[in-house]
Amino acid sequence: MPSPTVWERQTYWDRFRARHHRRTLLPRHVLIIGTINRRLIGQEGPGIEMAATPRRQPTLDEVAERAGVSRSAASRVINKAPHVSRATRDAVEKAIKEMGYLPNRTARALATQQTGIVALAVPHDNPELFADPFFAQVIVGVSAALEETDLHLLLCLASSGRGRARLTNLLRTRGVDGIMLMALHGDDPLTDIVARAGLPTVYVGRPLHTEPRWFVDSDNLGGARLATEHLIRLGRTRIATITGQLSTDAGEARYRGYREAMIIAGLTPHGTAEGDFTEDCGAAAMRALLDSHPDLDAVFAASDNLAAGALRALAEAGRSVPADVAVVGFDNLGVAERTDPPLTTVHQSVQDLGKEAARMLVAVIAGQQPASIILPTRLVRRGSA
Amino acid sequence: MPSPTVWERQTYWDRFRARHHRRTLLPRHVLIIGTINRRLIGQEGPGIEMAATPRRQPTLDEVAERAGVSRSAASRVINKAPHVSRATRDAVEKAIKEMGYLPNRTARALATQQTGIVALAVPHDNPELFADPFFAQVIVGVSAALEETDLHLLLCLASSGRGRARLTNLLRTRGVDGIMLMALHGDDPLTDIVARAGLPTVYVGRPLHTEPRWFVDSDNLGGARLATEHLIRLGRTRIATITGQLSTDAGEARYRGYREAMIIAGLTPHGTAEGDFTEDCGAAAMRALLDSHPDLDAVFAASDNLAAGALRALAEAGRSVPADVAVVGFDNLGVAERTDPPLTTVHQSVQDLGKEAARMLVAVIAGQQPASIILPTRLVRRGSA
DNA sequence: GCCAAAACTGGAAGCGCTTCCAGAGTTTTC
DNA sequence: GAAAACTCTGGAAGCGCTTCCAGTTTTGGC
Repeated sequence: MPSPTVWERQTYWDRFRARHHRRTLLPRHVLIIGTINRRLIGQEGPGIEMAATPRRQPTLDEVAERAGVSRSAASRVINKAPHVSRATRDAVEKAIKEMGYLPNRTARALATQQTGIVALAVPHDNPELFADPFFAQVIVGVSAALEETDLHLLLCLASSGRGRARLTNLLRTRGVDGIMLMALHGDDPLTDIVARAGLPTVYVGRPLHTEPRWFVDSDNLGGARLATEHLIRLGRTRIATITGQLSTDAGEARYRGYREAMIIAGLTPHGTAEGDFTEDCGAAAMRALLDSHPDLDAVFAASDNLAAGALRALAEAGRSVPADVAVVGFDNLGVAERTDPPLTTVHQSVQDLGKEAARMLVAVIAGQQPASIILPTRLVRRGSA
Repeated sequence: MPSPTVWERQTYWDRFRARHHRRTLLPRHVLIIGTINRRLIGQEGPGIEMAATPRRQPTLDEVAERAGVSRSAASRVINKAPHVSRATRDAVEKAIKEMGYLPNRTARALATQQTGIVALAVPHDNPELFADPFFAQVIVGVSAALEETDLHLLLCLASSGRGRARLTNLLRTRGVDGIMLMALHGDDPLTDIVARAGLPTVYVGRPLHTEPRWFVDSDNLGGARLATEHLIRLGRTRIATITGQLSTDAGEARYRGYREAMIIAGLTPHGTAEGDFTEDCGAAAMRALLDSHPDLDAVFAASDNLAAGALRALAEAGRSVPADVAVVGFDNLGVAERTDPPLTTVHQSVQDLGKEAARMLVAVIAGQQPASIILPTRLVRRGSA
């Protein structure tokens, strides 16, 4: 604590401050002494290790002073603006190097109205769901794309009401320059929240029944057709499907793709069970299908997880794959290689999904009008069909 | 575009600006007209859809004016500072509600020197690695803990030199209030970078050979002993181990735990192979072990992935599990349930790891001196041992 | 009803940066 | 050789908020 003498001049305020101090947003290790120097560093008592050493970064003013130019001139050098003489530039650059100057992000953000941060919002209702490698791959893609810019990535798991409130707040307080939204269920309130914020927004996967101005998506419908046509080409005719949640666009599109392929081939859907993209659910759905359509000879599952569950159920039921029943999945995110037999599946490039979304967002933020993107899918043949 | 009349007064500057405009950091949809009102909203030409509708958020000044009080009074109300009369508070709160005011995050950050953002840095060398559910679980835990504060989470995949440079820059420009660092290899340059930044830092898992001031870790050593002791209790004596990378603390500690358990039981290690926590590597290691120690009757693998690979190799070699060879893994992150047979393994609570790390960081930022934490592990018995 | 103490208030000074613009100097143009 | 065009420069005005503090009003004790 500062010595009493520093304080004795003041009375009421100090007492108030002493009480109030903890609750204010003052930076750590900051004590107030008079008005001149508000920051007092290294005032730790003996034995207390410091949380950090906030050796103050030099400011632009200090750089300018050292270089013997005005602050504006220094700023111009840093921002590579024109109208800077060689001499000025050199002097400033020298000062910058010597002082190890780096512009303060926050101050710049305030002046430019750009935070340099974009958000990726994931509506995860339950933690398990976020563990899906799908999210990880999107994040990897997004990061890769952002690495080429000077934007940083803020991750929002907006599930609960609390999480959504935080997100709303983040957007409305202009905490980010733009936002990427992961695939949503039909009536997710996030859509509204984000639209209301009026910030550049890119969707990763489309929400159900609305086409956002900007989105990146996989060709779910085409992929599902690919898968179904493959089964048809194999000579299967009694083809069932296990869908994902039909309240998501991906689930719905994949179901539609299956139906279209069947209709075009002159076949009729032979059993449909709705799942939720999880393995257990796939197994349950498969058992239900075997019950209702014991003669089925093929299954298109709307995800690899579902397909893995289906394989399990088929094995339990004593059906051999692919001899008795051919199975095709969707996603190709690692699981497919590890099933027995390995899964024939539709590949979607999730990293690219993230990468393109990030690039698109950057473009939108820059005021451009990029086109939305639908990424192609392709069939990967393995043992199950 | 603004009508020519607006511009004709100006000559040189306008032309320069017209050329330079794109390169500046000006907010989108902002045109400069005179000095009075810099923001001109909704000036889009016909047919051009707006990227966003930046209907300007009200400022504190406007709220204060509407409430008929000074800006400081309004600020005090917002920050729930004392010394605000009932009347003032009511007036300000009314104005806030009516105008839908929310304080600008950036401005507040500049004034308080606190960004309200913490970073989670993941040194992922390769994308596949980040797909490990471990990371997802940590993130879920961290998010859960942060949800109770008003901090947001910035995710940094700092792999390449570029990524590291970005991280360095983020820290040195005071872009975040603190940072969580995921487990590192022995000599990761990130350790240094972060230390140099002098920001509150919490490690998730310890780096090799140094104990950071603040960390959260699982009891890797204890868990490995648990696993090995279990095998010993089963009557196995020729127990081999497949380690993780010994250049990580987790890998090393689990290996040490195995050795200690063996020594205490008066047994000698019966074959050691170093892996890298991946399944393929586990299979390769198992094959090598079978080669060098054909008579082994148990294996402790330092991760479930390694164990899964080992199971595969054992099956290929015609050894039955657990009859011929008992296997125990480590992690219990989903894989363990899906192997054949299901894996007996050591459970670590990765979500809690993240949760505690976030809580600890919050405490450190608040200037407290929390104690580091080592979370307990426990054995989960399934079919493989 | 008086006086000290407490509560309250608004003006002003920051936080660290970008950008405007007038003025000074330099080059080009005819 | 004067006018026109350009290049540089630094002072000043922001960006939107928090916090200090001097001054004013209210409270409470006697």
